Amino acid sequence: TSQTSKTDDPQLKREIRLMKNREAARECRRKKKEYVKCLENRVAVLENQNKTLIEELKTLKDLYCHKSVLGKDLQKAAR
Amino acid sequence: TSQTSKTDDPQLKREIRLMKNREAARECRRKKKEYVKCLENRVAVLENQNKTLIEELKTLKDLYCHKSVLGKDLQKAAR
Amino acid sequence: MAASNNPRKFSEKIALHNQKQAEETAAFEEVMKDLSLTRAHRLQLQKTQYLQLGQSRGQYYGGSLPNVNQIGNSAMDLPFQTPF
Amino acid sequence: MAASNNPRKFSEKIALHNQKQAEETAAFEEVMKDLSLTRAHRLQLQKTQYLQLGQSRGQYYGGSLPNVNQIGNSAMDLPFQTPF
DNA sequence: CCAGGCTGACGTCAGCCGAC
DNA sequence: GTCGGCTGACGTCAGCCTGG
Repeated sequence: TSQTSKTDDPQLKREIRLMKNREAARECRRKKKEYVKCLENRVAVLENQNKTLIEELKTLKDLYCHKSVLGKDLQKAAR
Repeated sequence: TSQTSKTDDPQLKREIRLMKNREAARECRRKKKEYVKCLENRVAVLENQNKTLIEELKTLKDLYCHKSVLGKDLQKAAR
Repeated sequence: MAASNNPRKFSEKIALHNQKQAEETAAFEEVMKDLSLTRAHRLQLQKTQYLQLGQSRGQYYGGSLPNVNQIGNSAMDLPFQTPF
Repeated sequence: MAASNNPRKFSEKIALHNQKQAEETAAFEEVMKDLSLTRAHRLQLQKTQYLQLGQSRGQYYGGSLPNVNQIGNSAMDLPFQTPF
């Protein structure tokens, strides 16, 4: 006899496969979008950190080179 | 009379539109891929600069706090 | 391929980037904290120096007055001058 | 929409990122160059100090010897001690 | 106003790679 | 080995925005 116990129907198997791949594609696109946003956010964070580090390095270098840093220190200590 | 001078044929217009959108989609995917690679490369560059700046800041801070920095200086001057 | 540096799944890529960002942010804030302490300490010592300036004038008794232009310059006694 | 901070076209996004990266790399290399000069100058002055140490000993004639432990410490004469 | 250029999102096919 | 989960690439539709 024709055993249709599980999914021996080729058309049904195909539809099931297409359905699963459809959902998988949606989730994959979602994850990829999240990944790109993660990259952009990471770039922004690293950008700010690099700017801060460069400013701090300039301050320390100028301090070491006898340039008055009192103003910046007082300004930073005021807030 | 039936004027077919340009593209009054609706089927032909559709095919032309589909063709153009096909090529546009290819170029768009190519640009998006290049953009993601640009982001990843930018992250890597910012990462290295961040590491270098932090190391340099540590060195200058330690130097200012009386820690001997002669070894690192000689090491960096050797190469 | 789970421990690869360039995973195939987006989830692993996101996890790797979040991990790196956490480490780098920790190191960054560590350095900034140390610099803040250094700045605070420098400021405190500058104030101390400024307040004790009237009393410490005794060491110049009978000699020349200190160079007032150098007061407030936090690096005035460095062993070598590097004005780049 | 060409001058927007978040353009729609990928080409403009790539152009913006390349521009920012160029500026940041320029600032980065500028600071690193200055630090290299500072380091070189510091090294040269340390060597000069070291080589002139034998001749400058005359200033201690009849007095106490200089503290050898402080030789090689490039920040030994700082106005305030901040050993964080 | 609207025709056209780019892009977001979808479904489908093909291929890779790990788990079974 | 095969099988299933993810992803790369494709073509298509829908929508935004700008130039004409």
